[in-house]
Amino acid sequence: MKKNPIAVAVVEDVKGTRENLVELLKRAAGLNCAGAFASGEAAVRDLPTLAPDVVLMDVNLPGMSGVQCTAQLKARLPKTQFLMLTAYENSELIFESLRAGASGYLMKNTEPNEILAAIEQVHAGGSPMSMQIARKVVSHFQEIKKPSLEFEQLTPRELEILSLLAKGFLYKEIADQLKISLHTVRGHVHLVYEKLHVQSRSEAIIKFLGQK
Amino acid sequence: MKKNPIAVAVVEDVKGTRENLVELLKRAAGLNCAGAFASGEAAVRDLPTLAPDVVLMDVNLPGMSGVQCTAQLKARLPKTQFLMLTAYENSELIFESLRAGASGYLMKNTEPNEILAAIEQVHAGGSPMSMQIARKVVSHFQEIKKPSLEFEQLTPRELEILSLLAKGFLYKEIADQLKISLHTVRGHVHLVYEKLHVQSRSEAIIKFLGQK
DNA sequence: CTGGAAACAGAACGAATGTTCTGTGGCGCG
DNA sequence: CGCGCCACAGAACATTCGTTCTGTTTCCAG
Repeated sequence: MKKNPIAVAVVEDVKGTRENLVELLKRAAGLNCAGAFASGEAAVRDLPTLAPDVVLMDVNLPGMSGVQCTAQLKARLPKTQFLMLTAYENSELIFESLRAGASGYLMKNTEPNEILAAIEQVHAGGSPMSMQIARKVVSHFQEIKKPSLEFEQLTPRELEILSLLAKGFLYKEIADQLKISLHTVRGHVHLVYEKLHVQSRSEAIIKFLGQK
Repeated sequence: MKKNPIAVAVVEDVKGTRENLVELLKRAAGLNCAGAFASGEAAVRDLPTLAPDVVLMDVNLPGMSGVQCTAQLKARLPKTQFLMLTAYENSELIFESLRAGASGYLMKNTEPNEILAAIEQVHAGGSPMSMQIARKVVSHFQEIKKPSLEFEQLTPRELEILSLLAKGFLYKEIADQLKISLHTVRGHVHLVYEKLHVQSRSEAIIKFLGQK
């Protein structure tokens, strides 16, 4: 695929694990171990000069977390791909890592061969994830809408007004746009509040934006 | 892995493609082709009685789209896993499919072997995705925060108050929680509005929730 | 045709919000 | 030290919201 070997760096605090990874990288064809770091702080300081193609980053580092470390490094090395390694499948950490700029996420019990395959994949523009991780990521999209029961109670007009509220318009502006009176807007809004079981515009907007 | 064969159904309008898939399933060990449908309408009508373990669903169906079809079927068959197949990598369709309840997403040019592997994986609780698809899904998390420039202007206290506003609290409630006076809350909120360039609580909440 | 839902409208009132002032005290920095 | 930033506080005032009433009209289903 790639004529030049892929330069890979490792950030992992546990000595044994780190050395195993380095060994794995050295043995592999097409890869080149550019460096290894025992802490996020050390990586932030010295990794940028290496400018590796791929970084294997432990999520749970003492001191600066792997997530913070990734965020800082990604800002300076936008072309470098970050592949997170973790022992636990904590959803929050997964999403924070991805937000921080990681492109892949593997469990630490992944087979060595698969780790190598994942490095190639992430370098080729993919996003390798362990099975459980991928499912969590995908599920994130589905969770976004369960209690739409309350919204189904709303009439089309009420929904229309709610969506205008959720764009930040004042009652007066809504009345003008829909060519109805301020009183009518108030009436609709009041019914919306009842149906959504809220008692302020803020809560209604939050509910509306949350499930949509 | 699995003693019972995995029951798989296919929804695909193009005859040739559909027959190829069925052939592939029939040849495979550990799988069982439960049925094939040429349209979303037919699948919605007759697929539930089969209650397959996995459904291969074409995204681009004429008439009822694969996304709509998935949404309806998933509601009735929550334990069935849906694996989308598509010729094009359209981001919107990917996200809509996942929201509709799909658990995997493959390009149609995927190798037959990999399609079989994906079926097993989705049945085992994973979320197989083609490389390009996975990257799009992951990128979705990163796009969510660009214009946080305005938020960086906020002091910690202002951010704290904004986040309480975004939970729907009244000024009075915020004042009580933070043990400060109503006047102070007003003061902070006013500064927040200036820094975010908004002039109402609604707009501030919308901005805050939008980029976060 | 009778009843109910939905959209519309007006009034009146208190509560919450947004604006514009002024002023205090603490804290870091040149 | 003086300056600016932050957090805090009070006051006065206009605006916007939210609630509770009472109505009209239309349209649809029983």
